[in-house]
Amino acid sequence: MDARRTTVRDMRRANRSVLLNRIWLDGPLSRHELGQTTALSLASVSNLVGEMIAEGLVEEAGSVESDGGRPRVLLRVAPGYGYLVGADVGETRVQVELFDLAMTARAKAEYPIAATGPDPRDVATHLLHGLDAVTEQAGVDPAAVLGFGVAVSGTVERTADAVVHAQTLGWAGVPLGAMLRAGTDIPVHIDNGAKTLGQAEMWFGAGRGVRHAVVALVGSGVGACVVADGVGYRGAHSSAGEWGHTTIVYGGRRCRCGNLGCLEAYVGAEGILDRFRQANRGRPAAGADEETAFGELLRSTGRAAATVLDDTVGYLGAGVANLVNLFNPERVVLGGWAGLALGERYLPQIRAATARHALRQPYAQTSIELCRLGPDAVAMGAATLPMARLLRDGGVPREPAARVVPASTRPVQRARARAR
Amino acid sequence: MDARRTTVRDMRRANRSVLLNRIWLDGPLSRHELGQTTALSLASVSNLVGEMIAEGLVEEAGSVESDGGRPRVLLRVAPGYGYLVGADVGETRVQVELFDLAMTARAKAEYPIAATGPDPRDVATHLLHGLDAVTEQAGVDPAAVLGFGVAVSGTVERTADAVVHAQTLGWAGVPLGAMLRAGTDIPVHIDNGAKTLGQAEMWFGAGRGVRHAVVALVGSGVGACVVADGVGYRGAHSSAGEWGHTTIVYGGRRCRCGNLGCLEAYVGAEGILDRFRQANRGRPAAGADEETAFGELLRSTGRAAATVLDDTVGYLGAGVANLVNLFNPERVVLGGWAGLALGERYLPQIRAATARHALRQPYAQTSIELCRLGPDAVAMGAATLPMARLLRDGGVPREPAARVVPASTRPVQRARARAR
DNA sequence: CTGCTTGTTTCATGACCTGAACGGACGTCG
DNA sequence: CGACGTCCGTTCAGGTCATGAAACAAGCAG
Repeated sequence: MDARRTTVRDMRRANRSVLLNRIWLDGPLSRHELGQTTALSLASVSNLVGEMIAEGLVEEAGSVESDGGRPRVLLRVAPGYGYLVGADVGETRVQVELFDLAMTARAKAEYPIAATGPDPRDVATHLLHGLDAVTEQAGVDPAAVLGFGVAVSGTVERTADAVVHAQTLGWAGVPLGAMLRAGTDIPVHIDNGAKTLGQAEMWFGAGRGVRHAVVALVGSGVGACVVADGVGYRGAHSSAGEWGHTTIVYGGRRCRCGNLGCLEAYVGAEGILDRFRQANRGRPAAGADEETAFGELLRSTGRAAATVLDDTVGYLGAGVANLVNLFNPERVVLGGWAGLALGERYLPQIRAATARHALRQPYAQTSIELCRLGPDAVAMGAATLPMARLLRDGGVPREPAARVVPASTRPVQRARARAR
Repeated sequence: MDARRTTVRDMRRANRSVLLNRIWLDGPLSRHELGQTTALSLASVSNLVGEMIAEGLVEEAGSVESDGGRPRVLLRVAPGYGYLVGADVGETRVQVELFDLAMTARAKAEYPIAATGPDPRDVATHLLHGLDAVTEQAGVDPAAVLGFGVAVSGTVERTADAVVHAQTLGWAGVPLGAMLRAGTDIPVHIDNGAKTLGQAEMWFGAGRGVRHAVVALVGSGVGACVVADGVGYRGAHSSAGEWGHTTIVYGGRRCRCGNLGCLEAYVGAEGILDRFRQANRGRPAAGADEETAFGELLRSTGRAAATVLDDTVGYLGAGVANLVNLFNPERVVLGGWAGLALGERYLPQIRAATARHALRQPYAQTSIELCRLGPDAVAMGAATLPMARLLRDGGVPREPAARVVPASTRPVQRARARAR
């Protein structure tokens, strides 16, 4: 229970949020429809929408004729009201991307980083530089950037400093949030890359319209992003969803985390290739590019390859079934480069393997799909972080100093919008 | 995003809820303290508390002298304002219990039921009869019973009919909610027994003060109750937490659910005894009372028993580790009759086994404890269901009708959009 | 131009929280 | 023993907000 009072201002914020959400999600809508679907009175809709139009957050977008009456005016979120920047700190590069409020990409920048243990300060510099670069490239006023979302492949503490622990980057306790905030006034949001990719799939990809889902990511590593009732499940310290290191073969193969029988040791790309090498007289030799070797395995027609892939599908099905049993999602979205490659060829078999291992009822209530967005969606997912905040707060005016709108400017603005 | 408006009434309800929660959870408090911890103005505290006192929901409970000033009057929830009835539909009996608002048990009733596939109508009759019986036994006006919480060992759909699927009872699609509501006007709440027991542990047992926890229950069956941010995690169709049938030994022992390698086949009481029989030349013979046989195993000094128990601790640790990795809880509470029996003797070993299988970071952020309430707490947990509703609504009846038009049923736009 | 239908805005009203002033209870000190 | 200070609780004027009803606006058909 949130032991927090509610004031009359919270009420207004909440109602603005409800309206803004509907307008943003369900495309252009008239005030009438807004009133019906939110149960707000038309008077309030008009009042709140008028305020948001005056602020430039919402705009009128043409009109639709109704049966003989006054045409309804459609409303949409003004794409140019503000901009969102998302960044993906990957293992080999930092990618920064700028979006408008319609989530259209407007500028992009990329910086290579050291493959092993990049210095956090260098990464922060790249991120801040990228933020400036995309802003300039898109010709956007930096003051119009509503937020900067950053995705990293590790766990992120939900504290003010946003301390990052990332094994793959060799980071332990890097206060990335504090470092970035020292270099920009734009609000910074940091989260795990799997979670932002999952969020992107939920909003724009295979998870659209679903409230409970698990996005299962299989690449070199194996992870999951759990979405419960529309919001990412984090757990006590934001490290929930460590699917890859759940035990699936008690006492089985050794995983790179040191334990025995982790799922990742069986369905992670490295684990699959290892098993293939064992069954295929050591070929392909270790050390080659993992994605190339994995493609080779998929194209291979040998018996060893078939066996390894069959086994993989079985293990993966059991792993997905564990997610289905524990989380009871409406949908499982399979992604990650290896997961997609497997899924494109073996999705029916993966479904069947899941059905074998899951309880009937939860399995019947779920559907298993493939990710629809590419791996670049990590940055877009990061950009959804400030967007989510905007929607949650109902787009509260950026300057807390009350900027009074003269009553005379409102009708003028409306008239201009219509004249377009 | 809850696409729901907020009205002035919601605000008042929310503020009453905040106050009521604090008064109920943190014992007697003065108005002053309430104002400070909730950030509500003293004026509002006074106003809202006055209303609740007038309704009889809150009462003054003595006073405490302050340093030379007017003594502060303490407030508490009036225990006799209303009563809560909780019921547990077990495999052999229906137990019904009545509590006052201080959660003191005031009356109890129990009815044996058929061990195999009891008729739902009989169970409903017992439940309704028990409701009357405890009400009369405690000398309570039936109108003062705020709600009737019922726990069943199966999944419960969150619909108006509260359809129950319970394999152990042989129930498939029993609309228990509708059946009970036909026999009483008291608001009925139905939920899974593991979840109500977990809720009881969270409020009054080993989970006090924790917001993220997993209550792991090991008996004949194996299940878990996940609590995320203070509320039970349900998933899309309320069957989340099916921990017992997650695969932990791929291709391992056959489980009674039909799959291979489920956790329940290794750490459920039946699975443990089966493994013991295999290692101990068939003794104790199958068919005896499970709890007796299990106690025998625990007391046994033979080598076979030691091995089986050692193995069990390992499997259990791996299973708990999976929960820790996936849910990242602050605490894992181990319960169930077999889980408690194991835990009382092997808790350090179980902790060690969990540490071996879990990732370091999530493991370091969690603590593993034993349940502190007996198995009878299932009924008490069921009684927390109406209590939770009372606290959430601040003791105000919910607004009845919502004139919301679901987006899907909206009339199709006949008019064409006109470019302007 | 007049009626008709439909969409949007205005207005008076009532519910609510808040800060500030007011009143009440208790101990202490002259 | 009474005045005073301190701390607690209540009352009141003021401001914010959503709402239903009524008014206003914009198109169409006679």
